[in-house]
Amino acid sequence: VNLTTTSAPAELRSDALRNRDRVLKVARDHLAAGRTELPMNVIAREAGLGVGTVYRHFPTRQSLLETVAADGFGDLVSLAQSAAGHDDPEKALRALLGGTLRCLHQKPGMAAVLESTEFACLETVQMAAGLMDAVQSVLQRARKAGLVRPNITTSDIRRLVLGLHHAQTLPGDASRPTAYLNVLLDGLRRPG
Amino acid sequence: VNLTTTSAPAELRSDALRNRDRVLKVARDHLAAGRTELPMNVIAREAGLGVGTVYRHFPTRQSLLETVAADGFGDLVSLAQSAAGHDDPEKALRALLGGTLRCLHQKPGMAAVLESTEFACLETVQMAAGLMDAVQSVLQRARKAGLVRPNITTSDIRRLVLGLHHAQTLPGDASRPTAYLNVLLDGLRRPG
DNA sequence: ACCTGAACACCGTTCAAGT
DNA sequence: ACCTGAACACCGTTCAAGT
Repeated sequence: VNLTTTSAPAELRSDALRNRDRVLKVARDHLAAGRTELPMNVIAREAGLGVGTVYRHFPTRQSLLETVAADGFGDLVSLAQSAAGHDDPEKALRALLGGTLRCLHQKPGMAAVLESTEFACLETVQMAAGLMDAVQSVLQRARKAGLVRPNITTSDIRRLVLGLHHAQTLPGDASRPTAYLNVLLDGLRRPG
Repeated sequence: VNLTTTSAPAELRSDALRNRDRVLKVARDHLAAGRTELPMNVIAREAGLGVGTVYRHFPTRQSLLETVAADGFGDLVSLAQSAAGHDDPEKALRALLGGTLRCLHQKPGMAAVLESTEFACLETVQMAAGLMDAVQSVLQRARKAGLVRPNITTSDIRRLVLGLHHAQTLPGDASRPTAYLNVLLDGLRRPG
């Protein structure tokens, strides 16, 4: 597995940098509009570039996605780490899960990154590791405080959060934004 | 909105019926293998037919999907209705949610149908209505029994089940199949 | 070093021509 | 009535030719 970088290489020619930025802007606009497919041909056209240029900067659609999502992903990691710093395990858990759900809701494309089985960029790998560490830390304290049944793993937390985000995303009459968070928090608690 | 039918028209010529069955078999194989895209061209090729033949029988990929899923959807509705017949509201709720999750897990394609905003076939519309009626009935009794917080609607139940199915589908070390069902059941319960 | 865009593969969808 | 497959549009991806 050959990893790319989300930040622009320093030695980039000025025109290359400009083109790279154009691609990123178009891609960001797509995601902001809810179109998460990021079609390389279309993006090239809208950016006024040849397709090859897009592929030169982003060998993979996944690498483009991760690069666009990098900022938001960084925010998410910070959020998780600050949640892990809370004294109260319950506040920590609520901050972590609620913050993550809010973050996924606000930035389309983040969920797609978190659902990936393989990452294209080194920074994404590192951020994912940082995120999982924070989750692990919050989870362990929450378990000891009886806030989470013992059989729930870090991997379960990841899947459950993504699943509930999926649920929130489905069409239907919108309920309060915290409704599903509360379902999750109470559902994780050990029965009895 | 022009609706099709999931069952084969009675006046079908024998060769047409045979072709229709071939298409359905290939499509079923695709779904069973987890490929839910159902590419019309590929299906035609694998069925040994011209593409036009596939389109003649199934004007839309959605109509093909719904036709293939029809049997499983029927089973799901029966399951939901029998759950609605339980005396114990708790058993009813558990049977409904657990059964649905198991059903979605066993038959790939069902989730795609349930997530659709628009249906292509009349039978699907009817079955979806039947399903939602059963859910409504189970939900109302569960609410009265204090098993479900009052602000959770039928539409929420649909989204939550689909969300948890999505969670179960994500890769990762598999936990017990009932783990997420228990999270959901306890999460729905009113706090306190 | 970087950009362009033609080229090829593949899938979606339609429709004129066949039986 | 039904089937076929060529035809066209569109997106993915590569690469020879340019600057």
